[in-house]
Amino acid sequence: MTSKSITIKDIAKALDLSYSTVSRALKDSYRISAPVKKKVQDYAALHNYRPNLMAQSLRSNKSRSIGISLCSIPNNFFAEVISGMESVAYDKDYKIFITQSFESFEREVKNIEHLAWYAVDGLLVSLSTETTDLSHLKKLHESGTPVVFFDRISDQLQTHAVIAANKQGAYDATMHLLQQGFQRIAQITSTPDLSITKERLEGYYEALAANRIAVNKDYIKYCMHGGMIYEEVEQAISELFSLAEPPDAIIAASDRISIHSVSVLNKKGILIPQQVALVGFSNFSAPEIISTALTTVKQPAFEMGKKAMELLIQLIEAKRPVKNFEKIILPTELQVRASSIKNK
Amino acid sequence: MTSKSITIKDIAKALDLSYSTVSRALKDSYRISAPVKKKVQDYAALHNYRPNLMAQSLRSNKSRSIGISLCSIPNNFFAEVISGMESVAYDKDYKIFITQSFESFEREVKNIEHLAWYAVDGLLVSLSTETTDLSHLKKLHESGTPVVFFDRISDQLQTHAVIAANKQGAYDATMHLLQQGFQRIAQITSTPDLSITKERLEGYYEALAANRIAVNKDYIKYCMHGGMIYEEVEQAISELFSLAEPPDAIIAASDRISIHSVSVLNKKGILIPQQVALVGFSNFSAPEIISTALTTVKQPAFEMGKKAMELLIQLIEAKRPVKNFEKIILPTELQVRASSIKNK
DNA sequence: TTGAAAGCGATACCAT
DNA sequence: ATGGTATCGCTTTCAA
Repeated sequence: MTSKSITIKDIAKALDLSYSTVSRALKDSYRISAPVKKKVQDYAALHNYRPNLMAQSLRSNKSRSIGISLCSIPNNFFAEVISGMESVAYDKDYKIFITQSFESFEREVKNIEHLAWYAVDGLLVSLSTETTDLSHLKKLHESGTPVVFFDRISDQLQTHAVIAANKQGAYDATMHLLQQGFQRIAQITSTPDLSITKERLEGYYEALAANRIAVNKDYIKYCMHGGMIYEEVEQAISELFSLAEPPDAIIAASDRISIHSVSVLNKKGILIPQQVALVGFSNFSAPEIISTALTTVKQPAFEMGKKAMELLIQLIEAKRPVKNFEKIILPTELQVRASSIKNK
Repeated sequence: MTSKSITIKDIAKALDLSYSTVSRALKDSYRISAPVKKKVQDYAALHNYRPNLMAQSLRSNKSRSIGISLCSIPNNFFAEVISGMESVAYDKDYKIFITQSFESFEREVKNIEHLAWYAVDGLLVSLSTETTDLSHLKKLHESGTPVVFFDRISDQLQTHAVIAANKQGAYDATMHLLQQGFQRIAQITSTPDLSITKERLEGYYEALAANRIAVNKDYIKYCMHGGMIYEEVEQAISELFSLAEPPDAIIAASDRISIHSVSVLNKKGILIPQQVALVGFSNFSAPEIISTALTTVKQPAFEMGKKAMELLIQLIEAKRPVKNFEKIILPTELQVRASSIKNK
């Protein structure tokens, strides 16, 4: 309680000015004389004046804060995304609120309601695996809160979206495996309705088609919790290997699925890449130190966070309603390591 | 703009009551008759009334928000800590603001100033490697903002602290290596002044002493950026292996140092554990899938976040000033894997 | 048990 | 160029 900060009133009293004059002087209004301005600004600086953000927000109905909804913070990919978002927010003087859905639709809805209640100026959203109904977001969006999607997006809402080149990444991964001589390529992925799932399957289909290889539906395994749970990946792999003709390569369509796949294969004693090659979409901090160094489709996570935040702030600060929305696709990078190299 | 939420005034007008009555009815005040209370609460529920948090904060000078200062979000350990904090905050209806110092003292000071400006009700702090001067925190603390330290703590501030059993963890790791028959145990750690560094060295010293082994100063390597940078770990390991008698085991005192150590050793072609055993303090999500499965001292990161948040909220909501502060020490777990098993 | 009114801090409109 | 004042939404003291 000792160093409570001073207010406009304090300054006004000290300098024998009115509140309005002080307020204007602090905002550098052209209607205030230079000497008064200087006097006020000097006094404010000297006494370390900081405008009360709550009061400003109450007045302006803006909070200079941004809500983030994603599935899980300790997921490598999302942690990096958040870091990118934080860095932009810091520079532009916005605060961020991070919420986790844990892949639960119900929790996502609650989180977004909370964020709305906090009067965030905008939302950055990556949908949960369970989400198909977007009415919780639509309501907010229609009432004027800008939303930008990242990673897991939806076209049910007309707005900006930032994603990795998922289709291209999957295409590259599949092509690479084919070129290495692998023939029976499986994909273990997340829930079917998720945008990233579709995109990553599309690239895979295209690469197969380009090589005139028919799609084998048995080789596509969905994980209903996005690979969050070890057991779902274990089951997927078990099923793959009880097929009459098991795959000779696997594409793991997310970070968690990649990690769990390596664990499961190790546990089952299935050798990588001798018995099955593996390529993972992953932002694992050190894929090269995995038992068999993991070939990855690296996503520009930090960049994605930055870009999404920049677009959102642009929307928030736009003078006139934005009508043309962009879908930014950031390039992925195929990093080839031992896990996908065919042994002679 | 369509669905702007209703205010107390709206309710008052609709029900022909005064603002104060509505306010009290909503707070379930005992001074309001049951029928009026019910009428107000029903109306509020029906129209989805949410108190304006900005107005409440302005009035009460409380924001129901908590500031977090730590070095880096995409660090496995801290990401898990944050997740634990978020889960408690969610349950208790607090918001969290996360800031990253990137191990820079200057940035930490700025972040904490920002958080103060946001009028957070309390702070959760893990110090940067560069921080030795705590006046930025002291000022806030003395002016009444509760602070709880986690992981990287300081006794320059009288308050709660939550840490892992770093000393015990290091002791266990060292003992384990000695029992395996390793004799020349090195430790690669963070900056010397950091609490975790001291604690992790202490346990190491004690285990050596218990086995009547003299400390070899050449075996202790400090990383001035906390192991954040690959090159500093590379240099530490290079120096260790240019000694006349290089170590036969290494304890890596943090997540980043562990990961980078494996990378460096792999790159140099030094076999784990044949040429050097390795134990890492790590919350790496899957230590078992590392090239040589990594023996780790696992820290209860999520628990740490939960506990720190609980203590902080307790301080914030305490009716009377708290005088007795706790230092909570959460047990670590030594998970033995191949990287520290002596080959015959 | 209920109501009137002041005030939290900043700002913008209306005066002068 | 500067001042007075109402207002944002809520809480709380004081009256009735």
